[in-house]
Amino acid sequence: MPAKLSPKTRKPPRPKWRRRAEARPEEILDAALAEFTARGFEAARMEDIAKAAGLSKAAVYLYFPSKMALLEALIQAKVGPIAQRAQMLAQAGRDDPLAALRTLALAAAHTMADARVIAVPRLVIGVSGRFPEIADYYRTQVVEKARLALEALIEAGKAKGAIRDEIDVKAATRAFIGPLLFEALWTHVLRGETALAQPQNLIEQQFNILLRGLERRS
Amino acid sequence: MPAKLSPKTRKPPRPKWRRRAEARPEEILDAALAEFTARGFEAARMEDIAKAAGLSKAAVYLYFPSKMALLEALIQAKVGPIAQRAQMLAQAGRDDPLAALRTLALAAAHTMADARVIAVPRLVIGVSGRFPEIADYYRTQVVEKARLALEALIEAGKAKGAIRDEIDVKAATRAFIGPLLFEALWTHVLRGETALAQPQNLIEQQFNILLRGLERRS
Amino acid sequence: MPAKLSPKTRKPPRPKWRRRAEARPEEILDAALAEFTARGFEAARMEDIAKAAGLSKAAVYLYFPSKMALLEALIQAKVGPIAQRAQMLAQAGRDDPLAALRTLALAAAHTMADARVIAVPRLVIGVSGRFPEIADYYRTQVVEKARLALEALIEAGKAKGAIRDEIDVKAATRAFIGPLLFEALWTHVLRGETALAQPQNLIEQQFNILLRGLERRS
Amino acid sequence: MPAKLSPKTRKPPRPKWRRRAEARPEEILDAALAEFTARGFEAARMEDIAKAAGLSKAAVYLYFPSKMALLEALIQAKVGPIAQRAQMLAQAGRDDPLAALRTLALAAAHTMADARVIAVPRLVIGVSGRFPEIADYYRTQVVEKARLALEALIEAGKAKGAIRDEIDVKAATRAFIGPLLFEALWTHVLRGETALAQPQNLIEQQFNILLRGLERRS
DNA sequence: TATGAATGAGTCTTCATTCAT
DNA sequence: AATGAATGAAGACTCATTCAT
Repeated sequence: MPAKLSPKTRKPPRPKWRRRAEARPEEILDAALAEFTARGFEAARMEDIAKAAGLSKAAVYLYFPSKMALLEALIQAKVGPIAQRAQMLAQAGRDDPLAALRTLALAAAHTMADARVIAVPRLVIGVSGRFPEIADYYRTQVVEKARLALEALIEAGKAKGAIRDEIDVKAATRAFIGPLLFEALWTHVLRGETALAQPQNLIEQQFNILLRGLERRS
Repeated sequence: MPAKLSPKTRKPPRPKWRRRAEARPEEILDAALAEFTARGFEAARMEDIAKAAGLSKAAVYLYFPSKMALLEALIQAKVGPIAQRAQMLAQAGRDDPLAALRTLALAAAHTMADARVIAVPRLVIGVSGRFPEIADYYRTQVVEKARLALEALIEAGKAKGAIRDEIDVKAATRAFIGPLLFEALWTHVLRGETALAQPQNLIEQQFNILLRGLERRS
Repeated sequence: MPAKLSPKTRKPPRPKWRRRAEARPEEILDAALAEFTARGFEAARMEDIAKAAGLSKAAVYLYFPSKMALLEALIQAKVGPIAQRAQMLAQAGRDDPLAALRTLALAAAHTMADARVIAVPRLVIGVSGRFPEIADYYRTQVVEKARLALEALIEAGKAKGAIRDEIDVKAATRAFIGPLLFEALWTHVLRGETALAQPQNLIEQQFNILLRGLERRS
Repeated sequence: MPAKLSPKTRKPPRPKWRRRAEARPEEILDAALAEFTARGFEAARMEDIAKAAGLSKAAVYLYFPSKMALLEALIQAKVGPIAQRAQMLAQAGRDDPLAALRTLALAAAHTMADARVIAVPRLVIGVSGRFPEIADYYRTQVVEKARLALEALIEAGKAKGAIRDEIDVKAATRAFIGPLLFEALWTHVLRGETALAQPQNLIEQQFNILLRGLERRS
């Protein structure tokens, strides 16, 4: 499933032997994400990542053959869950699409209150100039999938008559994603006063406006 | 005025020596932006920047004392114009705020078709982990200002009765900015199929939805 | 007996545990020779040697305490046989020394067609700068012995009247060894077109010239 | 002329400017040869080479892009002179080929008394396993050329009637080179008692034997 | 005996920055 | 104002060697 990027190196064999060798890749990826986020991919030092994972520099190379591989594995590891969640949520709400959209938006806003959620996207934005394949990978594996799930939901809304016929589905999708993205960047990257913490307020208002723009005048 | 960041070194004094020495800082900043965008701040090499600006590595240091200073100067240089334009546009449309919003959105979409426009924001996102002051600076000097201009416009719309009273101004502003941001990142960073080139289509639909959500039912 | 070099560690004691544990040191030395030859002593990796010997890296250390010890053991192991063979051949031909010299040369040429035969000398040449003791060891244990055997043979030839009296024995010996050495390096190191494969031709001619230079004018 | 290996990096421009930048490549190559010879290519440290050349580690990289490039440049630099000298000597003696051969041999023996002369061949032998192209390069550019020059000389001897007709030229050539090679390795690599210092003795005897094997019985 | 896991000590290479001219 | 030359400091990656099992 993880399409393009180089495959993980983790070896599958004996899961019981020494210390907690099995947990290592996970720990390393966590440490790497933290360092990459804090300093950027280039400025992050393998030694710091290793230390944060409780290992020596050289040991990291037992699990990942290079810094770049670490980046790739990192993104891959975070990709699956996100895309899946988006799809599940979208499908869950085919009965009342408008309500589902609001629920989805609020859930997303809530999720995004955790800085780690945008760590990966932020990282992708940071390295996109140097490693366009990573941008492509992230677009196709994550954003595109989330977008399609959303589109399906809006399409369902149109079929049900809850959303006006002349609404362009793509446009609506982007209008939906955009504010969430802005809020996340505003909060975690630009360190502006967050509205994510009280989704009942700002975010909800935002989506009310949007939904009102979508819905059929009854 | 430029809040925290280091001062602009010095204007290279008398231009008596060689050709357009006066233009040098400009050229260097352009080259730096290009390199920073293409490779990221850390990975960009001073030598490449110098070469792109038609100078020797050492000569760059006659104008900017360090790589960091280059980054700061870069951001500062791009800050003024953007904020100003936003303010002008906002004020220009106090008569028919709704129309002004649509015009503004389309103009912004058009502008953003040029990749260089998001070069700086992308850069800011990339270095925000390492240099939070830069994120703060950009937020306060650019985004905040644009946001306030927009808020003023929407406030005006409410005052004129074009926008419904119960609309939360902050929420509306974010709903306005978000889709533009998404579109820019989607196009230039994630290299998705752009909608920016034909603003009459997708972007316009997007804002139609938003504006319909804002406007008072006639 | 093996002069300076470190002692042979220890014979791996009782072979009761696994299969042909007794053969292990042999296998390891073979693998080591192959790797050392292919990459040079410094560039050869213990891991590759271990893999080639069918063991884990750590297991190699059960038999040899260090990479250097491997090198020493390697050279020692190959030394005995070669010196012995030279001596035997030399003694075998005391009756007709000239014929014996030709036979010896052809046999040597034939032997040297196998690249492994010069693997050790080549290795010695490669490390001689770094480990002069190894060069000394090889000189005294191998080359010197072979040289003395040859000298004895030529001396015998003089005594029998087959070789002219005024011939300098040392000079003749070197004239004998040199071409073989050249041919081996030319073939296996410099990868030139070999003459070793058809010893009836080039090599034989070579020794004909030499022997004609040695023999008493009848 | 330097056929295959990557081209030198030395820049040709202004030969007077700063310190003695122009002499640098030469100095570095000398230092590199010394280190490579003393420790072998792999074990030699760039830092030591730099220090020996009176530079910082990084400065070496201004002249040669990598350690490997240093090795290549080194071999190339030493190749031309050697091949040329061989050719000149050979051509100089077409009148009395037998005398020329003896002169050549003694000159070669004399030259080889300097350890630096076999430094490069020894290095080539050392790295030939890892970098076969280098072995090939050295074979074609140096050994082959020297060999051909010698063959021409012997051919001339046959034409003049000084050397017997049935002598195989290739065989004679190798018989000629071999002892020199042995003597050089014996002396400088194996550190045996040298005969090179008193060429009037051993070496001369060696060649007397050889020449007597070559010459026509008068 | 055998090994997967781990690491300390190194080495090449890069690069922002300085200096002499 | 401008640059070729030079370097100190750093970082990715490697590998012989050790250890716990």
